[in-house]
Amino acid sequence: MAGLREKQKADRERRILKAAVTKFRAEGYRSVRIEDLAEMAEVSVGTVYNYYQTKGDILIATVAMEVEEVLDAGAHIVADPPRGVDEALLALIFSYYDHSLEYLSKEMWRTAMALGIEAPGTPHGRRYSELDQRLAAQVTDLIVALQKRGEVRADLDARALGELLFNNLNQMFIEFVKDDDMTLETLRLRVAAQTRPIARLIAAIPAAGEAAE
Amino acid sequence: MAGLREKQKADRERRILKAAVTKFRAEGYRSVRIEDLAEMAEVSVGTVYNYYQTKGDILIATVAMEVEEVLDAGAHIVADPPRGVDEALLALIFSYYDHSLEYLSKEMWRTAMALGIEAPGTPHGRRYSELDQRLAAQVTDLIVALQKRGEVRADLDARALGELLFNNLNQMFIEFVKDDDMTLETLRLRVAAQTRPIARLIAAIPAAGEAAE
DNA sequence: GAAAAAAGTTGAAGTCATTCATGTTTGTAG
DNA sequence: CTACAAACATGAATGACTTCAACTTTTTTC
Repeated sequence: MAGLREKQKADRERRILKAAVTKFRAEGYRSVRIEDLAEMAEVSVGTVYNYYQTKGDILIATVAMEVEEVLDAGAHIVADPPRGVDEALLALIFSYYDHSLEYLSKEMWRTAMALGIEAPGTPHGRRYSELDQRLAAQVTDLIVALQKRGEVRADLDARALGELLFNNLNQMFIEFVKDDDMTLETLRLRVAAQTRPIARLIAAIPAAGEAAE
Repeated sequence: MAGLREKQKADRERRILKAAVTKFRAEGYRSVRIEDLAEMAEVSVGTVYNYYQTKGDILIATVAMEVEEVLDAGAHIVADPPRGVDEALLALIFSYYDHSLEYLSKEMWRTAMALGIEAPGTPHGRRYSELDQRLAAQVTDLIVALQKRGEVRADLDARALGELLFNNLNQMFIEFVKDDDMTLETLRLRVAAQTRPIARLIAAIPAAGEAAE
């Protein structure tokens, strides 16, 4: 059962993925050819296609590893969120953003997102969608945590709210990677402007002072 | 000035676009080759590339025509929105969704969206982003209209809210086109569940009855 | 341990978007 | 009307992803 074949197989997949991570980061996704990966991983071109369905699939696999790290960082914030609804939400959102460019370039994100939309059927494509769902779930978890603490109104549907806020932060991240000139700082400011009003509206104890006409 | 050359040029571009609309709708984007379009438009392959930079550019041009129609339909709703904040917002959102599959298949939407993300620099890619911004602006316009009517709290930042709601409806539309099995009805229900709570929160006169603990 | 079966690897061939050197058509000046 | 210049169309060539029929290696069977 613990055959030689299994070991070699796992070894080859690891070598291919490692080659992809290294080369994509160093040279950019587009300019790396499958042949380059095959050469570095010491396998043939055909073998690469035995492990990954398309070139994009390989990229998605590398991005997925990255998102797992982002989820880990987010879990810490959900476990013990800062005081204040807007503080807590923005802490989580900014933690996502701040990790995002650690290993991946904007070009890699663009390509991976495009592939996630265009080829949702491939195995790794499905894995990517799953990660998106887990990120959305994490936002929901944070809201639930804040409801338990009495900071967010208990009568609100945490899941619908979590999805809404995640969809917004995700779409804004797309805008960010689409524009090579946009800074992380600008992204943070814009998302804060969108998230803070909602944070105020869903807070259990509204601050006095502002009043509608 | 009103040369023969100009006329022939405009004619060729029209023929290429018409061929694209017809073939993409009938046979799917991926399976149509540039050579097929060239043949139908009675030009050479090279000529197609004199008018459009890439194959994706041609698709985006056809999608752009479609979105213009969606914007027109939306303008009518903004001009005279139904009573009630949630009614008005959902009327606009559903109008977008209901028009979306009239001429374009989910495959075409997926590809166009993917291209909008992956190649934001090309002329038609920019045009696509512009259309997105106009849709977001239309949601903002609706909120402003509701504020003028006194239905939405006047102290809220209409633009931030409009962007947030648009980003959500847009992301949900992406989910919709990613999943060939998802129906328009499911999309509507999910977006309604996300939008209604916000509609209630931003309404000028909160309904009595529900109270936080 | 040898032979047959199963699983996996290989790289050359196929496909299609894109480019570019060449040829053709249109407009203009003498 | 002729000759030149500019703009444009052409399709064979290029390059990269992807496929597949033939070949190896590993495992199982007798």
